Amino acid sequence: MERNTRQRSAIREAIAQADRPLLPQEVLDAAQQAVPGLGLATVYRNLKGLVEEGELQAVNLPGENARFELAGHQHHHHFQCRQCQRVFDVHACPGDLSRLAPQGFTVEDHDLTLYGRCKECAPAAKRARTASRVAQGSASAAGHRHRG
Amino acid sequence: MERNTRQRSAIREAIAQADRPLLPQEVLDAAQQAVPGLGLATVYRNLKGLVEEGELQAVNLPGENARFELAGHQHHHHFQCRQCQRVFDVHACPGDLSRLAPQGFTVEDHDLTLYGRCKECAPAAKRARTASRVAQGSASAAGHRHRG
DNA sequence: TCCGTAATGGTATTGCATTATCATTATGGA
DNA sequence: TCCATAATGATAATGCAATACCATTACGGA
Repeated sequence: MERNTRQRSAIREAIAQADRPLLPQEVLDAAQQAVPGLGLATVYRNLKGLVEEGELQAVNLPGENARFELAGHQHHHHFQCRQCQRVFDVHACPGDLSRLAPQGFTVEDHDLTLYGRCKECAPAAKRARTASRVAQGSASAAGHRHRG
Repeated sequence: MERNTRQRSAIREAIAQADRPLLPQEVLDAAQQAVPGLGLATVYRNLKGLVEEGELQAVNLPGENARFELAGHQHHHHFQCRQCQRVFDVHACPGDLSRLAPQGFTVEDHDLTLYGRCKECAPAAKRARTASRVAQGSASAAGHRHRG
């Protein structure tokens, strides 16, 4: 990857604009607004390249396919809405959790995922317009995933 | 699933004996000690059935295929060793984390995964015998996974 | 012990995310 | 503006976890 193509820019821009990690398909959908003919292969190709260059980073959540967000963020976590399946960044962190590990184990890092309802899908007496949101994402249960 | 077969018992026993969540392949390896001819299809079949019956529960970690452990455990978390890839239970919990979510978000639950070295793979001046441990598990990076 | 049928084992198949292929297009330095 | 070639787009191919199939085996009630 050495040339600045419209596609590459649209992909990078789509992720930069999003305020949350996006699935490859979501990146495609968003970037196609700027480049109608954009193909999925190009999205994967660029996501891979941008990650290798350190511009993007993959976000893996339990039972989910990788999503992508801008790299360089501080240590942070994620929130997944159980209704719309979208993932959001959580900039807070509970802090050092090494005390939770069993005796003799060395903790180097941790991943935290919060589950619930996002602002738009919030429960209870909310205005009905949020009900129209279309569920997206790729939920998977005892799933498999990985590779190709 | 209504009959108590040797295979089914061996599978259940393998998981009960393990002190950590096992991958289907690990369950196969362990249960074959008791039932040499055991096949992978039977493992998947029984894991699925036992989960539906509520005897087992699937454990999903970021970028990993589902592992299985006995159900009924209290709310708990997991630790994955970065050397041997094995996953262990962490019975402690940081507690209520709803305060970490963005304004307007409702937190219902959370998943926490600690990463580091397990007791056997612990770093530094450890006896060399631990070095002989064979890495296992199915690491996957920007992986995909899920269903079939 | 007999026997109907659930369960097994081997293997082919499915589903799917990701990648390779290749003809065509278009970036960007000369 | 020209052109070598990186990048794209469509689609076929991969890799792989999980399932479907189906002939054969073996629970477990009669």
